[in-house]
Order: sequence, then structure tokens, then C-alpha cells
Amino acid sequence: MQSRASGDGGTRALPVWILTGPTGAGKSDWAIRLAQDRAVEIVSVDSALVYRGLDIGTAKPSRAVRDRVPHHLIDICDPAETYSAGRFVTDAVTGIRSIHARGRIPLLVGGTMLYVRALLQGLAALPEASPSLRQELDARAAVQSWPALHAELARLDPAAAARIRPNDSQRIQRALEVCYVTGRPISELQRQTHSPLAGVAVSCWALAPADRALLHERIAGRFNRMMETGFLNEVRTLHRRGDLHARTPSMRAVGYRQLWAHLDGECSLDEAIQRGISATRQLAKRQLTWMRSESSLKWIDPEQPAAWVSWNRDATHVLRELGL
RNA sequence: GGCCAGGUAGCUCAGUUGGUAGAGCAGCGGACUGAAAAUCCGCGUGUCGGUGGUUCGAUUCCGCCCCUGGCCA
Repeated sequence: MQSRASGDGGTRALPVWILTGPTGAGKSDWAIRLAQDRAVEIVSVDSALVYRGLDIGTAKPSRAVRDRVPHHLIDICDPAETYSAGRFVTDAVTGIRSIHARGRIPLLVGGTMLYVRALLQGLAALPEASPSLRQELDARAAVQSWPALHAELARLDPAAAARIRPNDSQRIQRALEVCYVTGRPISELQRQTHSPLAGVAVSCWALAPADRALLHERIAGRFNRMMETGFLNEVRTLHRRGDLHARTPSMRAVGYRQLWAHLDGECSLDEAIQRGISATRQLAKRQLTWMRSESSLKWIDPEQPAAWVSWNRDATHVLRELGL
């Protein structure tokens, strides 16, 4: 990917900025403050923000904010659809190219770490999901159990089976699916990946409070605020559509899943809220695990008074250098 | 005030016919290639309410005290 911008004395490659962090850390606010009134556009890196109608529970930036600062990859599909890491890479690359073509800097913001990694390290050229094959595998697992299908994978692709746990339904299913569709083991195909951002200057920051207890407080506070601003009604509207169910990927999102269970009569509202908050904390923990393994991240503690100033100063400096 | 039932992990509870205890949830750590806000793996010491007594040994049995809930006054 080659992108150029006209500076004072010639052309320079435009960078890609990535701001990630656990849910509730304040990524969106920071991104909007940075991008506002500057040659910066935001690309969402979030598997839930892509769905229309999932607004309150995803803390989606408001229409007003998006009118002020351009956002990409938000509200691009219906909740009944299944978005994917593969589609994300394609969409994100398209977005980045168009932003660069406008002579602006893309700021990728979000906490879906698989998507971040897919961008940083690339995704292998694998076939996309086959709903019919997955249905068939689900049916087989219901009678034979996933460990039995794991044993089958061990015959077809020993390397993949060694890495995947016998109960990891999702990965067993995917590995078998790829085997059946391509006739080749997924472990072999996965060996060839290339980053779609190869050759681009990428800066990657992780916004995360050093104090976990503080993050937990923010998460609970935010969830309660969502409840006060109509989260339950939002889920009820989706529930009433009739074509969505508890297993639809969009409805497995944190918060939506628990409120959906309440609407299905599985638990009280109070319990659903508590479970939703716990699920959010657990999500944040998994995101942090992923971030710790990403060595290229520059960590920012939003609680440090100087953190914003220094991040903003660095960004301003780069923009000036590029004549933007 | 009397009677009954309880007080065991952050929470809900199990258990020890006396040899100092274990589940679920929560929490923590980890894995992660088209569902990823998903999916999966690992981690359980806590004055067993307090205090006396019986005993080689008490969280377990007995006495008293404290706390919670219920019933009766």
C-alpha cells in the first residue's frame, strides 16, 4: 500500500494510526478529540459497531459526533448478517486507501483484537464461512460431541488438532470446514500470511488504566448509564423483529446477550444487568491479555494527567511534518 | 423476652459419623487466522461467627455470648 501526501517540499508516505484498549477505557473520546478539526478520519475496529440498531449497548458514537468527525465501518450491516474478520480486513483496507487518497490520516479505533492483529499480521487466504457446512457440523456435534469431531480433525490435520482443545467447538468447526472446502489442512494454509499494512508506517497505542479496579468501576458505571438511556428498549426492539435469536452473532455481544436472556424469561432484569457487567469485565480482561502479547503497542494510562497532552502533541507534530 | 432455623471462599451454598474443607458464580492468568463483545484452557488457605469446655486432636460434640431471618409473646 503506497500512499502519498503533498507536503511543503514534496511527497511523503502517510501513516496509519491505531488506538486500541479495553472496553470502557475511553478510546472513542480520545480519538474524537484528536481527529476533530484535523486531517484525520476514524476507522472503527469493532465487531459490534458494524451492526445497525446496536447503538446504546455498543456505546456507538452519536450521529452528531459522526457528522463532525468522519467515521468508517459503523452501521454497515444488518444484525441478522454475520460480519467477519475477513470482511473487516477488506473493508478496513478500502477505508484506509480512500482516506489516504484524500490526503488524510486514518485513525483506527477499537478493541476487537482479532481485527487489530489481522491488520498488523495479516490473515491467511482462507475460504469464508460456509453456513450449510457449519449447520451440518453442528448437527453432527450434537450427536457425536465436539471431542469426537476433534478426533476426526486429528486425522485430517494433526497440527491443527494439537493446537485446538477438544471442546473448542468454534475452532474445531472452522478447521474442519477449511479442510472440507479446500481439501487442505488449515494449519498449512495459515502459514502464509502477509500484513495488508506492509510498507506503511503504523503507530499503535493501547489506552488502558493501570488500575484494574478503576476500569471495573468505569465499566459498571457505563453499563448502568446505558440502562438509564434505554438499552433494554433497544434490545426489546431487536427481540421483537423475530428473525434474530440468542445464537445470532450480533446478539451474542456483551450486554445484548444478557438482556436477551432476560427477555426470553431466563432471568430477572437485575440478574441480567449483573451478568452483563461481569461479561464486560471479562471482555476487558481478554482484551488486555491480547494487548500484552502485542509487543508493538505503546501503552497510555488515561489517568496520567500528561498522557493526553503528550499523545496530542506527538500527533500534531506528525501532521505538521506532513503539511496537513 | 421465648422458641426455631441459620452464621463455612468476594457471593450463593455443600461437607466433615471429631483428624483444620469443596462446588457454582465472581475474580485472576493464558490461548486466539472469516462468529472474536465469540470460543476455549488453567488457578480454590478460608481466624469454617466469638469464647470457654470435653478430647491426644474441635470447623464438627457441649455451655455461654454475638449477629441474621422466621414464628410466638
